[in-house]
Amino acid sequence: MSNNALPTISDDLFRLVIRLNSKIFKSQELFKSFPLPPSHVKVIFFLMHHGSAPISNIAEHLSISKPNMTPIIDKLIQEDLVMRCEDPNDRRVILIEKTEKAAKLFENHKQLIKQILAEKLEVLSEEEIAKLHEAILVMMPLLEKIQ
Amino acid sequence: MSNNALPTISDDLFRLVIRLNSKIFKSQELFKSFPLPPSHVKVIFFLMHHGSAPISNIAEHLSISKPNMTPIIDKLIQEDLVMRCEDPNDRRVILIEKTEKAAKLFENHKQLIKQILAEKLEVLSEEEIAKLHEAILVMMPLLEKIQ
DNA sequence: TATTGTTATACTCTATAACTATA
DNA sequence: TATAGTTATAGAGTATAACAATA
Repeated sequence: MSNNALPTISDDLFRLVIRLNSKIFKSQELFKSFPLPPSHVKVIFFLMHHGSAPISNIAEHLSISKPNMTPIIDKLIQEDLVMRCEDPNDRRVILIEKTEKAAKLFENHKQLIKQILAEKLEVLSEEEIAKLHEAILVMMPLLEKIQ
Repeated sequence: MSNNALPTISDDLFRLVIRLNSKIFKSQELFKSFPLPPSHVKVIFFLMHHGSAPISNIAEHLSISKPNMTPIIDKLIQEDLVMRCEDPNDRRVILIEKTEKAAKLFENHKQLIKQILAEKLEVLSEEEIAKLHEAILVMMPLLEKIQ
């Protein structure tokens, strides 16, 4: 499609993301509140959304080089957050699976983040909250269509 | 204020940010398209929004330890992206100032990001684009009030 | 005495190439 | 031969403590 409003909206979307990231959701802080380095958090996050997966698969999706997956997985196993499982269909493959401990850690962390968000939103009036919520609900399905 | 919709909206806001970051704005990709390591990009980004600033100030805002600022600034000077200036009021302080080259690099990169965003948005219909834009414009001033 | 920026150093995270075992 | 995962290793990024100069 051709839409002459595209430059304007992409500009506003850019500013929105910048603002969300700097004001609401400093990814630095989120990673630091986790007791694990970023790459390890990413792996758990990936497993949370994709279930068990081969190491190569995880590495590719997260842009982590394959050799670095070995020490990452080793450490996650040491922390009892992940398990190595054999793939019955291909004996070369090692499937990585999250433990219950990882699921709980992830869930706790999500709750903590949401609580922080809720606290930040408290400066808004009830009417403003309602407007914000409506805008979010409008955006969600539209973003779903992208990419 | 007390609002019983807060848990719901913080949940939706959380999901929105996750979606924006994974679908629209993979920060990994953005940093990688820059020919500099993340911490260096952050410093330039900071200077873009704050003008010149003392090293300690930059370090504190970006959660970079002070000793690491020295090699980062050294490298940025080497790339002609930044300058060390004396502070006439306090001879202990070294003010870091961006060069024109940094400003141009930053501006070019911003344009590139916006172009990528515009391309992603092309899958939406004109009506959807308008709805998305309106939602963004509603959110912006509300987010401005937060924190 | 407190603060700014630096040096020294060790630790973690990462990337590349070469290896093994399976397919 | 191609692929999955590993080992070895060098490099980049980071954090901590101790230091010199200035306030």
